Amino acid sequence: MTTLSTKERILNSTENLIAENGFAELSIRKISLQAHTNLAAINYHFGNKQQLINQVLERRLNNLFQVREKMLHDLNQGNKQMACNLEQILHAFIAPALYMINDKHQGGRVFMKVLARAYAEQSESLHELLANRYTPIIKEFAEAIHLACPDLPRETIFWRFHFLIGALTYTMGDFGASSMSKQMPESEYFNKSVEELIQFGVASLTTASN
Amino acid sequence: MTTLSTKERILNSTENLIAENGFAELSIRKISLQAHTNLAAINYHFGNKQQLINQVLERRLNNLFQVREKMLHDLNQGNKQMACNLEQILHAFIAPALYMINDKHQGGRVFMKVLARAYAEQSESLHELLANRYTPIIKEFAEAIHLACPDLPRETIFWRFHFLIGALTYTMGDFGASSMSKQMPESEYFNKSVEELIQFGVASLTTASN
DNA sequence: TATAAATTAAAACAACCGTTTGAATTGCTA
DNA sequence: TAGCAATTCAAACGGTTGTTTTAATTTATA
Repeated sequence: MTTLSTKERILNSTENLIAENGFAELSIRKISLQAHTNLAAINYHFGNKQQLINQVLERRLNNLFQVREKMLHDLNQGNKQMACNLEQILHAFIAPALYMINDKHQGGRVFMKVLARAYAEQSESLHELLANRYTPIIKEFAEAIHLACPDLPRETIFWRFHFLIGALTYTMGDFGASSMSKQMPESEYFNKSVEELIQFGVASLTTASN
Repeated sequence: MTTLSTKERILNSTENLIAENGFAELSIRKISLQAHTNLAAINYHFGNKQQLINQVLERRLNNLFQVREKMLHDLNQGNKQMACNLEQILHAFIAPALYMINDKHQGGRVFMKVLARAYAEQSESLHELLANRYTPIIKEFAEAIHLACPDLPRETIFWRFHFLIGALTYTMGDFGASSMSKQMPESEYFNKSVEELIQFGVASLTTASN
């Protein structure tokens, strides 16, 4: 069954434990226990606890932003020179994040909760990742939105995109311990979230400022 | 200078430390140090660490929701029988939260970061507070929005109000360690946030569903 | 298959954790 | 002011923390 390497098992266990109990209760002893690994293996493979956490973040964020960027590029490719549909742009940004949650086997779902927690903890490493590595992609999205909504001032776009990211982050963190009524099956709930969130973004971004 | 009681100093220090370093690094030793109190005073006054955290949350949340409720009631009072202005409703919900941040002397600003962190930690106590004590008020707001936007299905209102809370929460947590350009004075930045958030909410809630 | 490198394992380290104890001190009341 | 309650304090408790060390074991290489 378990053909995963020690390194991968440690990463997965860390991810799970952060998602379940948060950073406050995370300990490398719990990690090694869940990963069926010796305690020292963690320091051996990752140096220390913080670097392990960093790699947990990087592993999936790299993939997420890669997917987002590709979807946006494909969109730009399709509509040469023309401005893209706002809905499609937001879909390229939102869907990869929320579908990652749905992707149970790859464990992406668990990660989304990790991400939401890291946001709130204002994790130094996350902040750096977002500030250095991923801002170019975020700016590409902001630019695409600007082209799709030429009447909206750049500043307004900036704010509303920021708010949209907030709504997305909040929603991601909400899965699993949702305060919402869960009368529908989960997969349907995911799709509904994506749909509603995109509509929400389109609604706010197509309304004139002031 | 310090006329505050030990209990208050402990509450304030806890609030500060959570806001600055998050729950993961919070220890009662750091708290007692910053509060200029003996270690045991914390257990003496609050029982244990968790109950202390609960009181940190309750102290300000009670006040925040009280203000929100009063503003909404005053609004209903003014427009007897008539549906209220959506903008005013959202203002009654958003402004108390963001202005609390601006309220440096009362320490409300610090608390907003605490709140954002507690959200992400999916704090059991916070979840209970919101689920038990504050839902009635939130429902009052949802109802007021429904009256102001009769064409929008209740479900859509539910979703978009949820997203708006997400954007608000995210924005609150963002203050202090903001990734935004800080070229404007802070107080102006607060006002701008309130204004933009309300516009953002109005935009999303006045757009037809589907 | 012998040798070196990579990995896993057990044990110990010092540091910090939340909590409890019991005595010293303060503040209030009779 | 005597006595009682409320509060503060220093010290210690057992437990957990992240990390390091040293030895055993596996894996790969020649």
